[in-house]
Amino acid sequence: MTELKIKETAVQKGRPREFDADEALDKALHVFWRQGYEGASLSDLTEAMGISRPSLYAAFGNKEDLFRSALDRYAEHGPGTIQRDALNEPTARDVVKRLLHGAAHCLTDPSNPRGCLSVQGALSCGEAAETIKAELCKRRAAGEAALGERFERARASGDLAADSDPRALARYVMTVQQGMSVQAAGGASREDLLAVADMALRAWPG
Amino acid sequence: MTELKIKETAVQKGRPREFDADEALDKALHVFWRQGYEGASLSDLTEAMGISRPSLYAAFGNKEDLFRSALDRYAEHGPGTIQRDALNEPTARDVVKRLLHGAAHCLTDPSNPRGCLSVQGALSCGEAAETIKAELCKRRAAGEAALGERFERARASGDLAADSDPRALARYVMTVQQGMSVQAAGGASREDLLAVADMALRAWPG
DNA sequence: AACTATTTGTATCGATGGGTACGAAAGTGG
DNA sequence: CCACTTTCGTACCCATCGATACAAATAGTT
Repeated sequence: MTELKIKETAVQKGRPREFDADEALDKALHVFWRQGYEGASLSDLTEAMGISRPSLYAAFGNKEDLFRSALDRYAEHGPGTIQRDALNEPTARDVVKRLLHGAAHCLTDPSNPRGCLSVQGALSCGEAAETIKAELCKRRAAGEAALGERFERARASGDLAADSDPRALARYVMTVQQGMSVQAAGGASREDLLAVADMALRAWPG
Repeated sequence: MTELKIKETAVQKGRPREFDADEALDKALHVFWRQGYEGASLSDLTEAMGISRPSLYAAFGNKEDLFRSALDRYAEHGPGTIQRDALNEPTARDVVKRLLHGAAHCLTDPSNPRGCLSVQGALSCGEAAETIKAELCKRRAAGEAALGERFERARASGDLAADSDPRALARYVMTVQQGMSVQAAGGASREDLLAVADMALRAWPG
C-alpha cells in the first residue's frame, strides 16, 4: 500500500515527476513543525511544497501519511539525530549534557521553527487527529525508553550509583527537554535555554 | 462591545436565560483544555455546554472571546490558583516545592484533562489562531515573571544567595512545570511526576 | 392588552477543510 | 507512429468550519 520512497534504480516508466520528493518533504516538515498537524492545512502544505494537491496525494498518500513521513525525516535527518547521537557519549552525565545543550541549540536555530516537532506536532487536538497524537506520544516514550536503557547500562557499569533510578532519571531529562520546547515556542533565547540546561544538570547525581 | 459577565443586580428585561453561564463556561473550559483551541469545534463546545450556537454567541461573543473567558476562569477558579498560592510560601524552596508538587497533582487529577491549559491550548497553530497563541505565551511569561519577582524578594531577604539569578531560577522551574504538562499529556502517572518534581528540586541552591 | 427587550431554536450563510475525477501532457518500449 | 504508464493541472466533491438571519417564545414595563 504505502510504497516507500526508495530510490528506485529501475528505469521508471511514464511521465517523470517534476519535483524532488525529499525537498518537498522537507518543506512539508517545516510547515508541520511550525503550525502543528491540525494547524497545517493542505493549502499551506501544497503552497510550501510547490506542488499541486493531486501530486501530493500521489507521492505521499494522505495528510496523515505525509505527517508520518515528515516525522521519519525529522528523526533521521533533523534534530532527532541529536537524541540518538547523545547516547554515544561516554558517561551518563555527558549524555545528559549533550542532550540538553543540543536541544538548546536546535530549539533556537534561526533556520528552524521554534520547538520540537514531537511536542509541537499535536500536544492536544480534536478527535480526528488523535491517532497522530498517539503516534507522537509513542515516539516520545520511545526516546525516553532509549535514554532509560542507556542509564541502566551506566548503572550496571558503575557510572551511575547502584541506588539510582535510571528510568526516573530519564523521565526527568525528557521533562526538562520538553519544557525547553515550550519555552522556545514562547520566545526564550539560546542563552536562556542553555542556562536552564545547566541548572537542570545541577540535579544530576554524583 | 464585550459586555462582561458581571452579575447584574438590576432586574433584567426580556426572556431570561435558560442556562447557567458559569456552568456552561466550565464545560467549554474542559473542552478547550482537552482538545486545544483549534481542536475544539463549535459543535464540540455547544454540545458540551448544552446550549445552541446562537446562545453561545449571545452570551460569550465569538470563539476567541469564549476561549479568553475560559482562560480567565482557569486562572481564577482552576489550577491557575496553585501558581498564585505557591508564591505565599515562606521560602523560595517551599515555593518551588509547592508549585511542582501542586502541578504533579493537578496535572494528573482524574477529573481534569491531562496537561495545563496554557500549554495545551495552542502551543502551535495555524495562522487564524496566532493571536490565541500569543495570548497564551503572554500569560506563561507573566507567571514566570511573577515567580522571578518572588525569587528576587527572596534574594533581597537573604533567603536566596546573593550570587543567584532569580530570573534564571524562575525560568528553570517554569520549564520543568511545562515539561511536566507534556509528560502528563503522554500519560505519566502522579508518582512519575512527583518523582520528577523531587528530582528537579535537587538542583535547587542551598 | 400593547410595547419593548432579550433568549431560543431552526435553518442557513460563505469559506475552508481534506480528498478526487478526469483529461491533457510527457515520458517509456514496441 | 503507437500503445502504455505515470504525472500534472483544473475543476470539483462533500463535510465541516465559524458565524448569523429570522421568527417564535418569554419576560418586564406601560
